[in-house]
Amino acid sequence: MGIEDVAAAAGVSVATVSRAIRGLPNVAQETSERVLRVAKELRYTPDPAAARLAAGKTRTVAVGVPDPRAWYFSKVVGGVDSGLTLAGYDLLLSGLPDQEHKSRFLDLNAPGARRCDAIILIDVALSPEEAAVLVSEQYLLVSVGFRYDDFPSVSIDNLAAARQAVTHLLSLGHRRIGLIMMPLSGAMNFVVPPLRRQGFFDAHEEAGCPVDPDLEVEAGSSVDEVRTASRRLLERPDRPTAVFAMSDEQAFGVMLAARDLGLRIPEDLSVVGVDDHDQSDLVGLTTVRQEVARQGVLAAELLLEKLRGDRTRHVEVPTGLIVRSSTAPLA
Amino acid sequence: MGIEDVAAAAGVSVATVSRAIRGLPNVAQETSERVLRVAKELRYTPDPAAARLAAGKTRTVAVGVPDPRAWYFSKVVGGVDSGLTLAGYDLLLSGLPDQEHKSRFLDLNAPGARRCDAIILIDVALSPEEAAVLVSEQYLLVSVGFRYDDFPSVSIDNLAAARQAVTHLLSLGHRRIGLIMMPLSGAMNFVVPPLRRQGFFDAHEEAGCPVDPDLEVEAGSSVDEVRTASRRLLERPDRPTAVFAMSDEQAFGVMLAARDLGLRIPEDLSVVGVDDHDQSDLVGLTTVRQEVARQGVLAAELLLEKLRGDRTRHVEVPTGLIVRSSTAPLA
DNA sequence: TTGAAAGCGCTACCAG
DNA sequence: CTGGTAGCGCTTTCAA
Repeated sequence: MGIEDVAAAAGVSVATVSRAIRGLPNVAQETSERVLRVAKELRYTPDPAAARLAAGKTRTVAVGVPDPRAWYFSKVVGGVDSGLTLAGYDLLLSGLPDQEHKSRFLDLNAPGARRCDAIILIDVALSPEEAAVLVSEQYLLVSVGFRYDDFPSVSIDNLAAARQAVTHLLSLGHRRIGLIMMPLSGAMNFVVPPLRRQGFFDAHEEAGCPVDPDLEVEAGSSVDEVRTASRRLLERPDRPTAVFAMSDEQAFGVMLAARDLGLRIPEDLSVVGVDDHDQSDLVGLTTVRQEVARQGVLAAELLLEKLRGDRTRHVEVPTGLIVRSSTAPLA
Repeated sequence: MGIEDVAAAAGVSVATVSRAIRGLPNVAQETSERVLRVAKELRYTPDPAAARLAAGKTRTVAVGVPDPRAWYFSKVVGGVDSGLTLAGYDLLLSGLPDQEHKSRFLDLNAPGARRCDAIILIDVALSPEEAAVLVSEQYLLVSVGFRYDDFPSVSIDNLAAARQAVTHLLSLGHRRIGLIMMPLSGAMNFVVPPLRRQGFFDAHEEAGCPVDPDLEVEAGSSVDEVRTASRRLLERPDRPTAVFAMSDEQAFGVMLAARDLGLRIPEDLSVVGVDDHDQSDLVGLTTVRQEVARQGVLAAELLLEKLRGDRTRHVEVPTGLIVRSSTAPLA
């Protein structure tokens, strides 16, 4: 069941078997067919480790995400999977909940480590040093979530998306808008939240509306954390009349907090998020939609393009406001 | 940057470097420390392909799931990831939406293919032939979702879970209960749905309540499919007063359909699912809770145990009914 | 178009 | 406790 067995059975050399199996040129049509037939009969599959060692290519891509269990990441990973599988690439998944995991991931999958041919990072930012290493080694990295000039990337216009959401709130007459921010320390995704936060400020500025810094709270991505933090925000006597959350999942936490406090949505509080999560329709959440799974597919495509030698591309996926029943004019 | 460079720099043989790096015995403390220090200075990482080829072990496990984007699967995968990462195993993820993907997955990750040391299958059943091959080759497979006698498995008592949900409905006085079933053809998960369906029947029998076969509809896992199918069910003049869905995600589809038709929950329709999905609290869905991520962690543990030579274990994770506001006594 | 042979970088066995 | 060395199973020149 090694390449030699196939070679013997087909009456050719191992070199020819190797070429035939991989569909390389310089093999007579007839020879190739015979080799392939014999290989199938013998149920031969090349040993990936041996092939990798000899060829120096792994046909594997490592995908790093802050949390594989979060809605957004699982959708992107699903997209990457379908895109990569078609091309015969393996997908090595790693959750990177903190800096330690991230460092280890980068070490293990560094250019010199020869574990994979490329890396896809979803919403995880590199420090300048980390990026510099990869760039200097000509390593292939694809970024999903935000634009990375040095590498192919697929993202949305985070600034615009947030601005759109907040402008919607402002145009409904809201002037005291709460902001649910992600904590930057420890979390891997410290690029996207600040961008959306900036969009929040931009929208206020455009509307000539001052922002009250006291209306900003920080909360991790878990529903419970957001729920607790939001409750504190909404319990205040001068509570906001509307809230903008970094994601729909966070917005769900806000809705839970509102319910805890007996606040009606949208009568007492308007809420808007970003994503268009699967359950947003059911709960009536107004949001800024983005096609998430598609971004994963695109990442895989950009990667394969680059592997083929094409030049670096950046694609920006469109977003759009979807107004549902969680937002209403200020009473 | 090869093992020889480290050996030279540390003044020892490659064999010693190999042992030291892997923490094997028979290396003097002092020698080991020196080798490790040198290795770090030289930023040496063993080439995985070479190690695999030489050792015949990949330290990789292939994980197959019907759909990496579905809530349940992403949670389990997340659990597997955290369990495996700790042990230094790589996680190869594959989505298996249909039989074709599944067959290819099994081929690529078959014992003879030497791509991974083990397989974790989440809610994907093997045909007797497929299982026989793996068993005869002494291959390591861990099943998540349902019990597989030949391999370690982690699951819930699907029969009991469904019975509990439906008994809840029956005890509320409901006698016409709809059933949202998963289509078995094509879908990979054709073990769990029938078990839950059986639980549905068992509960009826226990209560001495006949089941109306017309109240069963089939729908894939996408929200839209369930929504459409449920609408047809709920539009009937003799519509059910309650519905049991295979999962919370399906239940969400039912809730959407109810809303489409102007039916109030729970006044006009009670709904119960299985999972305790992240959003079930927010939408007030009554459900049978199961700890999903933990099942992934357990799968990884069972796998590592078996790899260490322990014997096959089956763990059954407990479930529990959580009554929320989607169920009420029959009017 | 085909074949022979030299590695790829490590592990594991056997000696010492 | 340490070192020498024969592979692991393939890919890839280089010659034929």
